[in-house]
Amino acid sequence: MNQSQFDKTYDPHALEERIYTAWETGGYFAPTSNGAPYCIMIPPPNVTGSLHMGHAFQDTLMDALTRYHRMQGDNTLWQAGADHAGIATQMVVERMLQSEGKSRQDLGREAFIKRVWQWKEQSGGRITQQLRRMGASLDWSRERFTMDEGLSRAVTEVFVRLYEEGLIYRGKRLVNWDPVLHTAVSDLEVISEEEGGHLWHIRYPLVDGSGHLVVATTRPETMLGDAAVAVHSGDERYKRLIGQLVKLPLTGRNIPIIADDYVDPEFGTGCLKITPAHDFNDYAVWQRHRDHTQLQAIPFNGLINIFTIDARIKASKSDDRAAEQGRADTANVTQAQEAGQQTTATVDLMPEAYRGLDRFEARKRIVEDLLSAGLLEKIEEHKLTVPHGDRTGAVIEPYLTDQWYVRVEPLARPAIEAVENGDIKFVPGSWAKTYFEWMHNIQDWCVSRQIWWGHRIPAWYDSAGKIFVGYDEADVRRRHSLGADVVLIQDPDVLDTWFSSALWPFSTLGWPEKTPELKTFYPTSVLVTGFDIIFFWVARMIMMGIKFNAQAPFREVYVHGLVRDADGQKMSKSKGNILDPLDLIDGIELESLVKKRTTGLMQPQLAEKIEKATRSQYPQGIPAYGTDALRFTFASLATQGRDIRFDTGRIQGHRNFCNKLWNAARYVLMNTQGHDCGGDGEDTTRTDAERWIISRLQRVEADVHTAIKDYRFDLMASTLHGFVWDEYCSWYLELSKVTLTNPASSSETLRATRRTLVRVLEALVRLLHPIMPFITEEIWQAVAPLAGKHGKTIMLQPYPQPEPHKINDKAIKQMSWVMGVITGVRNIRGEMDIPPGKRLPALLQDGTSEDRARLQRGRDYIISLAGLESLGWLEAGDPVPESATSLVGNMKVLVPLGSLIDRKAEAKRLAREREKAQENLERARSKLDNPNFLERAPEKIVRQERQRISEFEAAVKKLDAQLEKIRAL
RNA sequence: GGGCGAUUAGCUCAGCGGGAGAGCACUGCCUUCACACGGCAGGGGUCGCAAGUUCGAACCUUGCAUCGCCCA
Repeated sequence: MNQSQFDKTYDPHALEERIYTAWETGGYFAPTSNGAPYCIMIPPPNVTGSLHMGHAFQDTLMDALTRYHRMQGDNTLWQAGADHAGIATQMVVERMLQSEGKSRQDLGREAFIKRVWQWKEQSGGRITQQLRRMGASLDWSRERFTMDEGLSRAVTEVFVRLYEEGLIYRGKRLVNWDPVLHTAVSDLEVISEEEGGHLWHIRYPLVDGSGHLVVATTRPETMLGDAAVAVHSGDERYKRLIGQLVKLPLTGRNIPIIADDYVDPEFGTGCLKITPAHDFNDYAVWQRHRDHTQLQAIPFNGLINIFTIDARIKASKSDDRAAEQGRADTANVTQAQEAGQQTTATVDLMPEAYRGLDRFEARKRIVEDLLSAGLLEKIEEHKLTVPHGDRTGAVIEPYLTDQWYVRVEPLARPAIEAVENGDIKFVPGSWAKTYFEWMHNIQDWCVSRQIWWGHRIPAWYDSAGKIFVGYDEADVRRRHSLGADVVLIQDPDVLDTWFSSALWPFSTLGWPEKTPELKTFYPTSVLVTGFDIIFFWVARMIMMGIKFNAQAPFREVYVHGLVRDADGQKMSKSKGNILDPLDLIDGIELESLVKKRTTGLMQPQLAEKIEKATRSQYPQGIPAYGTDALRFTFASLATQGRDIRFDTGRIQGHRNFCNKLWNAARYVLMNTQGHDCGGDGEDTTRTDAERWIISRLQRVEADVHTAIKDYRFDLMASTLHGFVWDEYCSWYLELSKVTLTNPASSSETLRATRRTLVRVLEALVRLLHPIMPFITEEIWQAVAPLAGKHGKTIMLQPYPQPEPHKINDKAIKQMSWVMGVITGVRNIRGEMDIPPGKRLPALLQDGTSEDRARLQRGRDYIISLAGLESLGWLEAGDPVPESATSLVGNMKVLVPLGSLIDRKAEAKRLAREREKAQENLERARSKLDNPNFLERAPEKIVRQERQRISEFEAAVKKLDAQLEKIRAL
């Protein structure tokens, strides 16, 4: 490395990929086997997905932690891998098939799965390549995939053990049914949205002909499945009717009027139609009344499933059968189970006119028919919450099917305790409340999915429908002594993807084998995640981790916010506000960006609006900012809030910061390469400037350690940003120029200055490395040898530790005095619009002997950085020239007025200064005027206020005097 | 309806009992030998409202208002 490689402007693309390749081939990402174990599991990204801003943000934070701990000498593992994402991946492949005019059923299960694996091979590398572009120091040699053999074995093991303990069971229940995917989904995969709808008031005639009841419903089409009408037991209006029958319109079925206190008499008419097979609340009501003779008289005991798996009204017996099984592709199982199942046809209960109609079409027709029959009393506008599938967006149908459930309550108890007793700590701590809230109200987890891509449930049925669970078919036969003549058919369902994700912290380490990795790295150190998946993933990992390893899977959960756009909107394809992290790194032209945002939209009509917004927001496209600028931006945005607004202004500022650091390095190299920078133990003569910056560095180092410990990456970023820009560059580099360009500087002083330039920079890039890995590596390679450091990579260098004995308070005070004088002169210069090149005379007045000593020590710095032609003391008897003035403590800095100085402007400036001092003075005085303050406030505070008063008093006095002089001229 | 959180400079956010801060944006001067992706200087805030606790409140307590998120 030589300085010619340091161009004037930092160009990230010239070095990022080269450096990453060197790291990866160097094997630096793998744990070292030395030091305390430190381990983070990456939340496994969807194998078919691509890197979005949320990943990029989260991975930056994990990488920062990983790099920090690696540099601290820990045995550090950041576990790499991906998730098979059952439903999402299957949808992608089904769409691909669709474009070929095929369905998965056309291919058959085996061929379809083969096709998914092909797609995985082709697309799975994408996100890992993107992670590499982010600089992620994941241990790729240990990369895992949830469908790998090892992880699949862990899934089977867990399923079998939970089943044997009675913690997994199969049950017929209402589930959330996605009629597009033809699968059950868990509560968490359902998104409820408030929508405008209607409340239809329908007359249900009393069988005895004495009138009618009016029921109010938001879903009139489900009346085909009504089993009863419920009223509140205390509702005087309907009390006398309880036990009577009504004639269910359109079907001719007679159903009873029952009393149940679930009914809210205030809502609608106070009469609630009960459709137990299609509503969760109605199902609960039905359970309480199912044994009543009146309900027993109704077909299927009143539990009438009117829909096909597509949510159409049933039209045939095969619809019935598929619905009974809750799936479309179970002919074989159906065959096996038929003997034990009732085969009465629900379809016979469906009026001919509605058979085969989609649920919304059926609603329309039923409303029309009720209207023409004079049974529709009124229609009201009504707001209601409608459940949608998070993948398909389809309206979810409560649907009666057989599914597999995990009994969660026994698993939840120890998982709650682990957080209560501090085994697991949430950061920020308030998220524990969210966790408890959910865990205390937890429902059994539906883990079966009627799809093909995933871990197939290790359960087999014999021809009588009896269930056998085991590791595989052979195992099942062995365990239960089933001969070869017994026909066994495996359950066609697969497990929820989150089931395998819940095992991630130990399945990736080789569980159920007792591997050395498991012993070393479990429990892991911290889980880094967004609050949106506390329920989905975090809670389930905790439950499974404790259950199968007797210890919680991680000690801390760092919960970060979610990345949104500059206006706080969630980034989404349909909003057209998505930013691709790689586009921020590499840049993108406007036309490509527009194309990217407008192709493949679910709603193509939005394209025009999105294009317009994009063109106005990014008229020049997006410039290339580089990975380090993006990472630094993410770090600085990692506050404790929930929303992270990503504004490209921020990243631009941090690209500038990269350039600043780059140029500081350039300056340092220009002034040190080929010069004597001093080796260890050699004599050097540090000036106060060196002592000062070294002192400041110690404080910064301590602050950075604290910030990382607290997961305050924002504070870490701002501490380092401030130190680099405002102290190292703006002051120390400028101070160093004074020494380096002074012909009178001794060789010891020169050596000390060069040594400090290099060593502080070298420490700085190590401090910054966890957030800005690339630029710091490049600079370190050039600077390290000059600082007497050797190594192949900055990655494996020790992280800087503060050394408190290097803090020199005297030097800090001295330099703050020097800077005060310089700032005083600059202030005058700036306010008077005097060009920086114009040299000024300056005088100091009213100095103490300490001030005089300080001037002597700092004189060269002041003359140079304040741009002075002369600097001296104004002695007691000397005539006072007309001057602009500023104060450093009680001492005055005078810049004699020449033709340069505008008296009016100076008067204005002084008046403003005086006003500020006066305000502060009054505030401090009012405190001291209060006897209670003197009596009760701590001595230290009182002293401090007294001190401030005397300072402000002096300032006001001096400014007044100065003002008077200026005005008198 | 239940729960959680937010409200500080034009914007995005730190600060969470004792002198209102940063970045960006803005204004003026400056192409000074690391950097114009720059330098120097400057302007800008009754810290949502009200009451309380306290010698002292942006910070603690309560209420209200507005906005947001999660759950039903």
